Amino acid sequence: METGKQKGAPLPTVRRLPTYLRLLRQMEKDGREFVSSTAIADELHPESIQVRKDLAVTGIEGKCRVGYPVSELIQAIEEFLGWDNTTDAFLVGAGSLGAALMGYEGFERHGLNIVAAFDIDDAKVGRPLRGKEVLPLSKFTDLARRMHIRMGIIATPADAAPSIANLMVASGIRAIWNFAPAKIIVPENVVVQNEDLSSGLAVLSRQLAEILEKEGEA
Amino acid sequence: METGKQKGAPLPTVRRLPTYLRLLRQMEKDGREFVSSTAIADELHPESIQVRKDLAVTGIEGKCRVGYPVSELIQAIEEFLGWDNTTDAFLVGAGSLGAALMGYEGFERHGLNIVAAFDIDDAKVGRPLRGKEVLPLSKFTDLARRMHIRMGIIATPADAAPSIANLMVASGIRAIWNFAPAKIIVPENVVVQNEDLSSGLAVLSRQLAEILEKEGEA
DNA sequence: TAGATTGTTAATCGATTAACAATC
DNA sequence: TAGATTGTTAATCGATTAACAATC
Repeated sequence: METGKQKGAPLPTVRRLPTYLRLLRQMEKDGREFVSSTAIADELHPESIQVRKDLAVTGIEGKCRVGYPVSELIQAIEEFLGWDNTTDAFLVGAGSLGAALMGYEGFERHGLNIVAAFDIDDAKVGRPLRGKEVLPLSKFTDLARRMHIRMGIIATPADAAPSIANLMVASGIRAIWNFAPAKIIVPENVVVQNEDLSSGLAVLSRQLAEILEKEGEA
Repeated sequence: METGKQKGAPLPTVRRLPTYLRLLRQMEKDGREFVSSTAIADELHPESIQVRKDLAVTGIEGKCRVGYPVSELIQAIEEFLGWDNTTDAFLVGAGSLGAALMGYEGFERHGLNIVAAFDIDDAKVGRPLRGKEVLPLSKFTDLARRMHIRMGIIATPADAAPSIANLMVASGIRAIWNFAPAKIIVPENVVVQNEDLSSGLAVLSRQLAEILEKEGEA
C-alpha cells in the first residue's frame, strides 16, 4: 500500500507528450512508419536526447538505425494519458470562457467529451451553448452520479470556484480542471489542475519588459 | 554587452508572482499593512521559505517580527512584471476563444488592454466582439505600426498560427501570446509564450488515470 | 563492415528546501 | 530579554544534458 503519489513520469515529460502526439499523428497521416528522435527534435526542440528520455515513459522501444514505430508510439502515448478512451466531463460556468471550452475542437482528439454545461444564473439556463442546453446547477449532483462523471471543469468567476469545487467533490467528481484564478481545496483522492492565465502573462510581460529595457540601455 | 537571456528571476518564481499579487491586493483592501511570509504561505503553499525566496526578487525587504509592507510589495511586483503601465495588445482570431480573451475582466488588473481584434474571415469582420469592432487582417500592420503595438495574441486555429506570427513580427510586435497548438518561429528579439491547453489536460488525465488505477488494484 | 541510432549510466544544472545567524 | 521573523548560505532534490556502450 503506497501513500502519496508514487513517482511516475516527470511532470515536464507528461506536459510535452501532447506535442509529440500531435506531430506523430501528422506523420502517420503522411504515411511515415518510423521516426528517429533526431527527426522529432528537429521539429520540436533542439535536443534529441530529451525526446528519447520522454518517449521512454511509454515503454515503446526504438530500433537502431530506424527509430520508433509511429503508430505504436501514438497508441502508447494515448494509453499513457488515458486518451484512448473518452472521458465525459461536466462544465460549470456558461460564460464566454465556458463557451470557448465547449467549442474547442481539439478536445475530442484528447479523449475529452464535455457532455453538459451548468450555470447558477437562471438567465443562462435553458439557452443553448454550443449546441448543448445549459442546465441549472441544482441538477449537477444527481446527473453526475447517474452518468458516473469523473471530470469537472470550472469556468466560473474566481469567487464561485471554491464552492463549485466542493459541489463537484460531493458529486463524485475525481478530477477538476480549474480555470478560475482561485485556490480550491480538495480531498486527497481528488486531483486538480489549475489553469491560470496570469502565470503565462507574467512570464511574457516580464520578458517583454526585459528586452525593451535592454534595448533602451543599448 | 550580454548575449542571450541574462539570468533574472527563476521562471517558476515569475509564474507564482501573480498569485501573490492577488492575495496581497485582497489584504490591502482589508486594511492590512504588513504580512509575514508564513501568513502568505498559510494561504497559498505550505512552505514560507519559498515565499521569502520568491519575494526577494522584488527587492523589497521585510522587517523582522513584522513582515513585508503590503503596499510596497504590490507596487514592486507590478513594476517587476511591467504591470504598472498598461500594455496595448492586438488579438487575431475572433472565434469563441478570442471572445473569451477579449472579455476577460482580469486582464486590466494585469496591465493588459486588448485594443482591437482582427480576423481573416470577412464574415466576422465588422461585427462587434465584446464591444469592439472586428477589423480585417489587412489593416493589422498599418495600425500596429501607427499605434506602436508591442504585444500580439494569437487565438486562431493551429494552421493559421505560423503565418500570423510572421505578420505580427513584420508589424513590429515584440511579444506573442500564442493560444494555438502550433509551433511558431520568431527572431531572437521577439518573445513567445505558448499557452497550450493540452499540456494541462495531459497532466490531469494522467493523474486521474493513476488514482482510478490505484483504486482498481486496491 | 561502418555508421546511425537507441538506451543506460553519469555529470550538470537549476530550483526547492533546510539550517542558522542576524535583527528588531 | 525572549521570540518571531527575515535573509543568507548550504544541502537536497529533480530534470536536463552529456558520454558512451550496445545494436542492427
